[in-house]
Amino acid sequence: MPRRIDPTADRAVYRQLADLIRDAINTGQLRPGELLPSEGRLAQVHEVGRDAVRDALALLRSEGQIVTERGVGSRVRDQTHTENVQLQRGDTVTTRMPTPEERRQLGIAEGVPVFVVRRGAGEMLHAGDRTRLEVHDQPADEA
Amino acid sequence: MPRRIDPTADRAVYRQLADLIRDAINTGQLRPGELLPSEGRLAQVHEVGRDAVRDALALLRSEGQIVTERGVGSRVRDQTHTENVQLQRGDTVTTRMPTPEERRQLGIAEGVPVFVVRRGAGEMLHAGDRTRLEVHDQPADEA
DNA sequence: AGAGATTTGTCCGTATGTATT
DNA sequence: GAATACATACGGACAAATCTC
Repeated sequence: MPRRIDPTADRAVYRQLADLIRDAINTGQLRPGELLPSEGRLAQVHEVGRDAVRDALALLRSEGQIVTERGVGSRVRDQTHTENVQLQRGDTVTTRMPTPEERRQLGIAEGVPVFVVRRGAGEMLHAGDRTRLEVHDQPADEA
Repeated sequence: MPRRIDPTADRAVYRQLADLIRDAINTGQLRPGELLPSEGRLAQVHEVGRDAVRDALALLRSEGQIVTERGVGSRVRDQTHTENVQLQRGDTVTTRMPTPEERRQLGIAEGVPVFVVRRGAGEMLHAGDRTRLEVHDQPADEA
């Protein structure tokens, strides 16, 4: 129902649409796992072309907000961190987008970055959507 | 001349094309800073449609592999980390894709994840493409 | 299993705008 | 200004994957 897209605005239509959907996700109107309206439906409802819809969904996918399956549709991605990894002194950490191969191995969706933790000569990869890194706390101090 | 794209394959054409280009980047056939062939050229060479090319480039962009400039073309992105950030005991770190707003504030390209470093009640955002987190090596010393 | 509906993937044509060369 | 190249946006058509009955 939200008729808030302005084709004459500076901001691209597909970005406006992505904003709408992103907001709907962040405000809980769209819940994790929930199926979005189909591309055709979104185009109708918002009165935009299918290109704009597809570009908007691609953007949200790249942000890790949704996952898309052919023949099915796009779902809101569940972003809950479950795994804690302890960092040690001397560890260095970088982050980047994984290769498709790494995505497959880690079992993560598109739009999800990875942690690269280097410890000595070794290197460990962690899925960014379910990992929280923690710097080891001293035995006696605040939690 | 790489005629390796199979329209009848399970894998989507634009993903196959993205694979080809990604491999070319990773094997050094395409070097950082180097300009890719134009979209039209890629479509001709690989005998695929405009949509497939644009979708492939969008995917690579979302992976941080390339950057695209309007009126110019797409270049292989140089991924060198320049800034070091020291982590302290008790810090927790997550990573995710930034919102468009955060991207703007940090001045980073699409396809670049961010670090979220939580220290106490505060929260700091760091651009993932130029930041390396380090766990301080000193036994007893902090700010 | 088989048919049909739904949804995304891909092709194409066309058009306008913006930025670079 | 002209040529080139990407960005955005509309439209139609069919293929391929999935789901439902």
